[in-house]
Amino acid sequence: MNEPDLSSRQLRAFVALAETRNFTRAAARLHLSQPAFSALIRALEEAVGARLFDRSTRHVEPTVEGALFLESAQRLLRDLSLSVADLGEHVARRRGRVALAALPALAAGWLPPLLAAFRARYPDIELDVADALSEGCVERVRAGHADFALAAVRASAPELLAQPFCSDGFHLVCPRTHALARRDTVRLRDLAGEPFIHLARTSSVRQRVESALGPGAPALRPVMELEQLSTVAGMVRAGLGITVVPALTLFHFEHPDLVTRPVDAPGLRRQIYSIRRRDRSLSIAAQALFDELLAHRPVLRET
Amino acid sequence: MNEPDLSSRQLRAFVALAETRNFTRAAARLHLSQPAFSALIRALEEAVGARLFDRSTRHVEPTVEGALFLESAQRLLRDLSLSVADLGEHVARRRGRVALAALPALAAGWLPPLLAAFRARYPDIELDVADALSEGCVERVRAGHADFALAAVRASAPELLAQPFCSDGFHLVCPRTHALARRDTVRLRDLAGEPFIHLARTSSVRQRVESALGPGAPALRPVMELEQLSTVAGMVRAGLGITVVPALTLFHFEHPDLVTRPVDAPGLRRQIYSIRRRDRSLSIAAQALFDELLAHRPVLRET
DNA sequence: CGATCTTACGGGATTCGTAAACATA
DNA sequence: TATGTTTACGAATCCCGTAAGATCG
Repeated sequence: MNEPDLSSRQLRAFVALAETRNFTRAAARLHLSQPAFSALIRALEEAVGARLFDRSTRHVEPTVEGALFLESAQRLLRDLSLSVADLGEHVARRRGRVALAALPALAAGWLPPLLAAFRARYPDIELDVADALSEGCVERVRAGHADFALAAVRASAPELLAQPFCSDGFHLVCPRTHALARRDTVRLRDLAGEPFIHLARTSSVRQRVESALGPGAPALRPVMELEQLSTVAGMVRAGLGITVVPALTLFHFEHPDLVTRPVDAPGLRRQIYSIRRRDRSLSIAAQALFDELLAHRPVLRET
Repeated sequence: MNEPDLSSRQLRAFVALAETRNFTRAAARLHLSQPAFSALIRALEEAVGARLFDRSTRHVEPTVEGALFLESAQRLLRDLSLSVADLGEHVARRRGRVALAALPALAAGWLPPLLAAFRARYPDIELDVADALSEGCVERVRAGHADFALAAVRASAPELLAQPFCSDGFHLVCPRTHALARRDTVRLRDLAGEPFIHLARTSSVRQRVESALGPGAPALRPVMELEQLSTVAGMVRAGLGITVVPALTLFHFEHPDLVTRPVDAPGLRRQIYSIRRRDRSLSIAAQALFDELLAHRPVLRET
């Protein structure tokens, strides 16, 4: 079929005329002069190829075909209005969805109050948080399952864009009774020879620690490799060794028997990136959350 | 809510861009230069208040909100297309409905073949025929139950418009053996003293006959008053009397024992009118049938 | 004759296409 | 560098409002 060009204004004019049965009043409703309104109706009739009104100078009323089209026009306008309003709801952040992937270190301590505040402010935005290790976070973004991620790897695919988000320094964790517990800060070389509890090799923390302890650095004395930080805490409390972890994970070690001390080692910082698809903007809801998180990102003192 | 002005062209442009993900090709699809097309998209984004596309010089794709709106836009365009197409069906007389009221005299003999032809030509136009006496016909039009009527009264309400449709002369009906059967035409005065079979007083035929036989006209000799013309035919065949009826009803009297002869009486004609609402045009379907009936209206010789 | 729709027309805004500038892979 | 989008700009078009004309009750 042919596809005439209609504007919503024409439909509104048509409905107004059908309802008022009076050009002058209908024109006023549209804030138009009456001749301009008349032209609008004429153009509509030409576009659809049918007379829609019987008009004399005294009487205006829809033809049979006009009455038929009136229902269509009203429905079309209502649907249009709903569609635009729905879009507006998203723009106004009253509807939408954000899928976020974050490192467990962030997801456990720093994130929850921010999410709670976000939810209070935008109660109808659906939230989907995944806590995963860095690789998993990145993969979720790449696959489109997450809008953005906060993870500790710079990138892993060309279509992704990583931007520095925050960085945190590393801290020694040792029993309160340990000799190092008396110092305010410790240096890497202070750790030489101490029994050291490592995280698994897949962990980004472990990798960062090992790369900082490059050749020439004091050798650690590994005594075990664990997966979970809470296990590490238990081991340290039991006096089986010490460890070094990023500041963001220190909440695992809040215990009377344990102390934490910043490690004074320039370059030993873990960088956390925000990761998103390069050529796809964040949805309005996702952008809102991202802005919020960025505004409240962890402030961690330099070394 | 506010109600932005959108045109179907904008929606089509939007859909084309979402589908092709390429301004140049989408512009070509709309037969527009690419900058003009670009402006169309920009205007749409401003109208709905949301960015709908992420575009770089190398990549164009809908934003999350654009993808959301795409479904709306496609549905809106489809609905619009259906509505306009439906209206077009009526204009093309492939759909519609006609309600017609006609005198039994017309409905029985003259109308059926015309309706059959109309139905063959426009098989999907719904037909609704009512046969009624003139008053009933007019009332149906007045109440909106019929689009137009063919009846023998001029008008009965100010909102109705009656236009001459056709007129038919009156004919004597008598047995073949009757003395008057030998004449080619008869005059009113020839009927004087003959036993005369009247129709009921409510019939327009009876009224017309009586008004023609005004004061000074030869007195008839009424022998009965019947409702149905077929009964009249039987009575005349049985030799109980003669009668005078309009030409259009002569099919009731086609019988070997009967003859019909024109009554040569100036002014003794029954006028039949088309009757419709004054300030409401006929629907396209009704107008089509009306035109057809008018083109084939009964041609009845002048007296 | 008064109310109301249509036509006529001049001015202003919109929209178009060409050409140049700009951006990205 | 090549492809593709945006910006710039002059010209054609469209649309609006005022005023005059036409028509019906």
